[in-house]
Amino acid sequence: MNLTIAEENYIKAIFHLQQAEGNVSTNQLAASMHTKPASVTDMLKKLTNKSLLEYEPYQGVRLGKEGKKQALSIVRKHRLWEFFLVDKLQFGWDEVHEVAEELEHISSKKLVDKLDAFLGFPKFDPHGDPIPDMNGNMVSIRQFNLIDVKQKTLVEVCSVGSQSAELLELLRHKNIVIGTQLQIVRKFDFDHSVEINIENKPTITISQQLAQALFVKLV
Amino acid sequence: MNLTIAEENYIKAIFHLQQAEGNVSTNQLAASMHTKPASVTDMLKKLTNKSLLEYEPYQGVRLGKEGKKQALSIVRKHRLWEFFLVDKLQFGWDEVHEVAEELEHISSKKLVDKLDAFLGFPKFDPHGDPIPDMNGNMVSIRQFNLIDVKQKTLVEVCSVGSQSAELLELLRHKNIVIGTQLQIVRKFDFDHSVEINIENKPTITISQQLAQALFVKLV
DNA sequence: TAAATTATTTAGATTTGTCTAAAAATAATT
DNA sequence: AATTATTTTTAGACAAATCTAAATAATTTA
Repeated sequence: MNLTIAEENYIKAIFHLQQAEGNVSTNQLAASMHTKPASVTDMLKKLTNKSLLEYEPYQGVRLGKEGKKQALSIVRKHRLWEFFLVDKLQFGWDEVHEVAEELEHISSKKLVDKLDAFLGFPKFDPHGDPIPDMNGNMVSIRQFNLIDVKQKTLVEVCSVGSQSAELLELLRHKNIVIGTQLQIVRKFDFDHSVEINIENKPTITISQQLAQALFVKLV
Repeated sequence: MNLTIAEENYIKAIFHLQQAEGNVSTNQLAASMHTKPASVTDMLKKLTNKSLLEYEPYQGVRLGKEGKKQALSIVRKHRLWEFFLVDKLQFGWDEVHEVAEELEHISSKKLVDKLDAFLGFPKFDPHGDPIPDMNGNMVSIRQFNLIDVKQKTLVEVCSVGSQSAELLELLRHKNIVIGTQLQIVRKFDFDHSVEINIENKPTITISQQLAQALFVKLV
């Protein structure tokens, strides 16, 4: 099933809107794509013919099985590239979205899977959204980058950004494991480093890079 | 100047055909793009209006100043991505072209320059073609990967694939510098390792990866 | 429930990049 | 130089993705 870039963008938009609500309306979709409802209707017909969607005129639309598969593949690519940009090319996590919007349309599956391996099979992108694996499976709960958590909030480490040896070495040294509970003591604007307090241990400081690699949930 | 993917592909094709001959003919271009002469004429008019080309009907075409700049930017992206695929993602050098054809159209300049730095500012792609730098400058002579040289040929090392610390360390250990002359003694099919003979020193073996990082010219 | 409002679809036009078929310009050949 | 062959351009058509304006369906409200 080969999709054009426009088709992929529709599939992706439907996927995201569907998370929040059930069926997705023509107007919602038009707003989210910055296009007109009439254009949406045309495209919905086209994608329905390709059996990617379940669509009844006037009743909104939802992804079919094949559509869901395609959507997960696009989301996987988007989030893996975002991870690459932040982790390897030193982009800020807030400046990667646009570039990833382009990269997500590169078609080679071999490329994506090799990129995944190169990055250490990360489970979350730099915004804390889960990355689908090769089979489209991903964690469903929303987690947060430690760097985004407010002062004093008590959180628990759920997972780490990647499995790279360098990261694991640093975590061992700081005594941080999955399940560790900690509180943000203070955040420094200059280098975005963060002071944290782990259970009954002395306060320590961790760098921006490390804080971005830690995914936590509220306790 | 924002170009569509189709426009970029024409600019790139003209650039490559221009290297071999002077003015590029409509038919040549049609053949190289797997399209029809009529389509080429249409596009040439369009690109001429954007002042990328110098084009007289029936007289063939050549790139103008702005066209050349665009072409170098595309070639730079293509070759940097090829280098990335081979050096970081472990693709074979013979399977990267198609993927790079897609990646070369990603527009972010920041991405390209950061990728360049991440790769160690490589001067040649995995096929031995020179990579233009940020300003469009590149070596003009065609060099060869050592791995492609026939047995017994005497060659001289012109440059190395990248400036990574790991590569430089290995080169120091093997006593290979720019200007070193050597002969291929033997090539092994199993792991594509190569036995080489440097001037009056004992024969040594180098790995496929190292041989691919060495660019040489005939002596 | 009938009218008014909102949402959605249809109809017809536009742009981009392509095509085929025919005309025009250039080049080659006798 | 005149004819033939080749190359290139023009003219008109088509598919994809979009648009505007008008028509129709669904929903809300009085």
